[in-house]
Amino acid sequence: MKTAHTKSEGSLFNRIYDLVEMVPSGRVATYGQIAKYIGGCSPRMVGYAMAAVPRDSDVPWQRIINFKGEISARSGGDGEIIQRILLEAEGLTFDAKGCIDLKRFRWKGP
DNA sequence: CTTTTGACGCGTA
DNA sequence: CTACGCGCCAAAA
Repeated sequence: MKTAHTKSEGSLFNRIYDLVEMVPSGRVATYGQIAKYIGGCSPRMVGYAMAAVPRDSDVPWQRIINFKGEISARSGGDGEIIQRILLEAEGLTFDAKGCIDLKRFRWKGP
């Protein structure tokens, strides 16, 4: 039986994705924060999960940044730029270094 | 089955 | 302010 809304659960990744989807627009969360809310997983899992986000997922991976309030550079490509643009489009502000004020934009949690 | 690789967090100097 | 190291766990080949 499948309950029509049960789309997640099964793997840690799904759990992370589900939590990330809870992040409201205009707000950002840190890897450690997500890991902490899930409880029992390390920040690396969150980063690894984000890197594995399939394109057909609704997961706003862009809202996940590191504890410095900066966008993390990932392997490969230019997505780093994309992320900044998306965040600015949501109303976030970057300083001269490209840092976000976590004091203002940090997601308070679920 | 084993091994490798990760979008990291945070204390301390 | 910068720099370094350790810890943490899972998924994929």
